[in-house]
Amino acid sequence: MLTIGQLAKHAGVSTKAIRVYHAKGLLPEPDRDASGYRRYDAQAIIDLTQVVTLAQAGVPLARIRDVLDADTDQATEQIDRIDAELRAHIRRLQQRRTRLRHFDRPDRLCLPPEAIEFMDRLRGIGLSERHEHAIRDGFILGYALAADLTRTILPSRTALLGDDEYVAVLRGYDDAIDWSPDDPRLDELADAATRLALRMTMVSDLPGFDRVPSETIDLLTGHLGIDSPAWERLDQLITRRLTTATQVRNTNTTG
Amino acid sequence: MLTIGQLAKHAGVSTKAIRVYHAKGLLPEPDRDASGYRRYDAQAIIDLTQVVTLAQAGVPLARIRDVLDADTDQATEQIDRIDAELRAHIRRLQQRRTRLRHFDRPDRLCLPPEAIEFMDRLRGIGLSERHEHAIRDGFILGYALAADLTRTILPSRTALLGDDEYVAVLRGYDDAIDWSPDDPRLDELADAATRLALRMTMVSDLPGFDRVPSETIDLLTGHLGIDSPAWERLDQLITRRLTTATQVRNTNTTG
DNA sequence: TGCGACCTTGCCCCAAGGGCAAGGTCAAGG
DNA sequence: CCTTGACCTTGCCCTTGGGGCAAGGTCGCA
Repeated sequence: MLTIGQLAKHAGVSTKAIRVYHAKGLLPEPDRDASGYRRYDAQAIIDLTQVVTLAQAGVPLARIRDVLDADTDQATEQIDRIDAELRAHIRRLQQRRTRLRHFDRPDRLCLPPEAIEFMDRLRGIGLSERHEHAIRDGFILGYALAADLTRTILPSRTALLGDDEYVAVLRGYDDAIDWSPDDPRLDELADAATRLALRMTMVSDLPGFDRVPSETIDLLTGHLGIDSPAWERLDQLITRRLTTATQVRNTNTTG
Repeated sequence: MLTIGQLAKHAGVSTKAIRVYHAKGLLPEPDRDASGYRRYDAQAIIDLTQVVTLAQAGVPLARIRDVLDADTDQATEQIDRIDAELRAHIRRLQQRRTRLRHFDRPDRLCLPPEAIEFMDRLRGIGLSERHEHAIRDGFILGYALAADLTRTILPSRTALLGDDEYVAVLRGYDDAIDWSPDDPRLDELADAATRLALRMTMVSDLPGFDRVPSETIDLLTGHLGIDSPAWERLDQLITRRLTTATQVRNTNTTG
């Protein structure tokens, strides 16, 4: 006769595991000796080995009894089901790996592949890390709040990275981060940015723009990503210029 | 400003998950409004999306802060480590599937591949299910208690399945399961089994037999696997005949 | 008689939340 | 003004498969 420790050693598991299997009804509780110790026979080794083998093969404890008690047909079916679950689990993990491999640099963290391509090209421009992160965060926000819209506009933004005027404005923003909001150079930069904006596709002209709630748009446009008074001032200046320009354009169109 | 439910919807997670991330320090607790509700801004969407993306990619919550706070080199290293863990996990699951596929029939349950081959050939002989299971259990016990010895003797046992005398004795045992222990046919069967045993390799002659503790041998030989008085009687009869035969042999050898 | 190794039960712990309870809050409609 | 339903708050218990510890009883050996 064996003690629980000896049984555990024979089956290669912990005594705790055996007690758990007793508690879950996977193994019958054996007789006790005079002092209350569990006493096992050879059959217990067989029973335990079956449970342990199935458990290590990935069968959930709650279903091991079903597998062991099943006859041939049922057993095949049970094993097939568990195998299918294992297969699905493996597929999920492999998808995780694929996604994870894109996240090996902080500047691409958590972006979909097409945005990662943009970030990789943006990197060649040599902006500050703060600025790159702010742009990355803008994409994360864009994908979270209006994925379709963001996906739609991305190709044109990517193309702009080959546009000297766009790159110059980007560099201008980079330089301006720590300027005072009263810095006179901001007007010049706002002019350049406004010229650029008028040349670019307006987000509000994109298909699907109407389907995005206005609060969502406010969230998107209200977030600069960097706490820079100069950028806030730039935002004001450009908005003012664009409003004027749009009014003029509308006047021209309707007049 | 967003409530926790709106934030959850934007990021595609449950409000509970967000609270858990707050509790684990993955996300900063936002300010509360007058009635104690959490109020979030756009930055919270970005932060949460990063956490959720990494969590869904399989990064343990406890390590997400490290990944997010890491600079380029560290991030690469962290991601590499997590990727390696995922890879190892996938390999383990694939091994499970391989083992599991062998277990699609109860008569092979929990056996190593070489024993499964034996059981498959044994099946052709057409013994009763009870008998087949007892033999399977004998192998499970053998592998649990003395794997090397069992592995060593298995090829010769497999070969015996082509031996008419061995098969006849197996069938004899199968018939005898429910006989009375006084049945006179048991003597005949014991004779046949003893002739066979003398022709077979004795387990005690195998290399490594000495290294198996005698209590383990007792466990192995003491287990018949089926509660059959006739089999117990057979065991007695054969042991008596073998003891005599061995004594005679020893006398012949030493004399 | 003592020591170390073993056994017993019971309790708390891990990840990553799910679910529910009890109570407070908000906006809309009657 | 009141109700209703949807939302928010905290707190507690549940899941899987055990690990670890505590307090106490027991075994074999010197």
